Amino acid sequence: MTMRDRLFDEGIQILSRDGLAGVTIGRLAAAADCSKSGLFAHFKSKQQLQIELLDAAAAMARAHVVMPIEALPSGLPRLSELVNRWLGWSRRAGLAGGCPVAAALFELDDLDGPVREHVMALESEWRCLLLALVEDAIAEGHFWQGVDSEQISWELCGIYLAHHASSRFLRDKTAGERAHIAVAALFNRAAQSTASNHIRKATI
Amino acid sequence: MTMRDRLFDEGIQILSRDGLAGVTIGRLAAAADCSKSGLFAHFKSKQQLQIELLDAAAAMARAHVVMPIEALPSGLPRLSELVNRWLGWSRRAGLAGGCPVAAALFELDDLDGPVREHVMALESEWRCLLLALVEDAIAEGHFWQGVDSEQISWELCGIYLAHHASSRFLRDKTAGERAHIAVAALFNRAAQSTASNHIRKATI
DNA sequence: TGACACTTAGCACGACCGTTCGTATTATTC
DNA sequence: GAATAATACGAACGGTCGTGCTAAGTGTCA
Repeated sequence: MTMRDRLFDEGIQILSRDGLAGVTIGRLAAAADCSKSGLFAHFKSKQQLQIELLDAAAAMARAHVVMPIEALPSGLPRLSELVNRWLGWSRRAGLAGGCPVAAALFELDDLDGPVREHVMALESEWRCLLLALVEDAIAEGHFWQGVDSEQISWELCGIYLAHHASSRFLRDKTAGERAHIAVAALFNRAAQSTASNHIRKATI
Repeated sequence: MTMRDRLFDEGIQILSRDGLAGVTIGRLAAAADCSKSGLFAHFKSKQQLQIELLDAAAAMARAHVVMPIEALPSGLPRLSELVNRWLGWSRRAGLAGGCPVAAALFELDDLDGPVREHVMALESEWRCLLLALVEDAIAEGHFWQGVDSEQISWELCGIYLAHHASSRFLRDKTAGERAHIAVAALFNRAAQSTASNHIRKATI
């Protein structure tokens, strides 16, 4: 295993456990057992390092979540399996902590710069994929025609974040079950032509 | 205005904008226009400072979200108004950034210590309040008797997190509308005796 | 064998980190 | 008016931060 591979491996672990702020040059160099300057030869700056690590994490997610579902039948089967693989993917991918992108959303919400823009691109790409799968489910007739696909994918993201907070911070063992119930209820709503799916003004 | 007040004011703003990691002794001292050692006389350690600032933020949330709804009729009216005030409370309370507690959930998920335990206590207290209001709505007959109150409050937290990420990171103007639609759909589901509310095993 | 790229280490830099110390100013109490 | 407590200050500590510069391997090809 080359030095660069070891830097990526250790870097993603630290990123997952301690977030972007935890990935410091000194710590990563010590974890990968090399000097700070040796590390610095690979990544020209700390921002570059952060961006490349986030990309590597996103590639892991793609390999564990997206690639395995591409052969499945379009529509609800594919979407359901994606969500199943999405929830808690980081643990199954061998990461010590949680999803680095989700954590970055809350870490960089008010801190502008190239890293934030990069996370924005990753997150947008993901939400586009989610939206496309929901629209496939509509096209296949698994969801009601008039359903608001952006609303459904938005709420899926909410369930994912609730699962992250519940399982990782609160360390609630029932988080997986709660998330699956919420997803089932959401899909059930999307399959029916209820008023909830196209109201524009909340009635509460 | 006393020095201590200024330290709290500036501290909560930094905490809201840049998270716990952004609240550094030097930065806060500069923002409040005092020396580092002068600041240190008020808070015996950095952890103490972090904990007191989180408490102050929680107190702000209580004043802006919880206190105003206590006089409202029990059940759905009180719960609905609480959720309305909860979503985006930090901006209305005058904070420059987002909800500090929500951000701390993702920042400290794998970092043990007294600060994490304090955030855990604040979050647990909040979820208990949410749960109690949902159960009031059941008792008042606004929600179906057999509804899983913990599931409903869990999903409410998900909508809150989605709203945070959507409005603060993605800076999506429609976040408020999306959240209200999701809440209305959730309350609608809770009001009906559908299967979605008590399935124990997801059907997906 | 020697020249050449590439990788890594060693070292030093200025800046900021949390923290402690001694001290000067100010307010309160006897 | 003197003693005491509270408050804020400047200076300094040992560390770590991100970032450069220089030099020493290391393998490839002529």
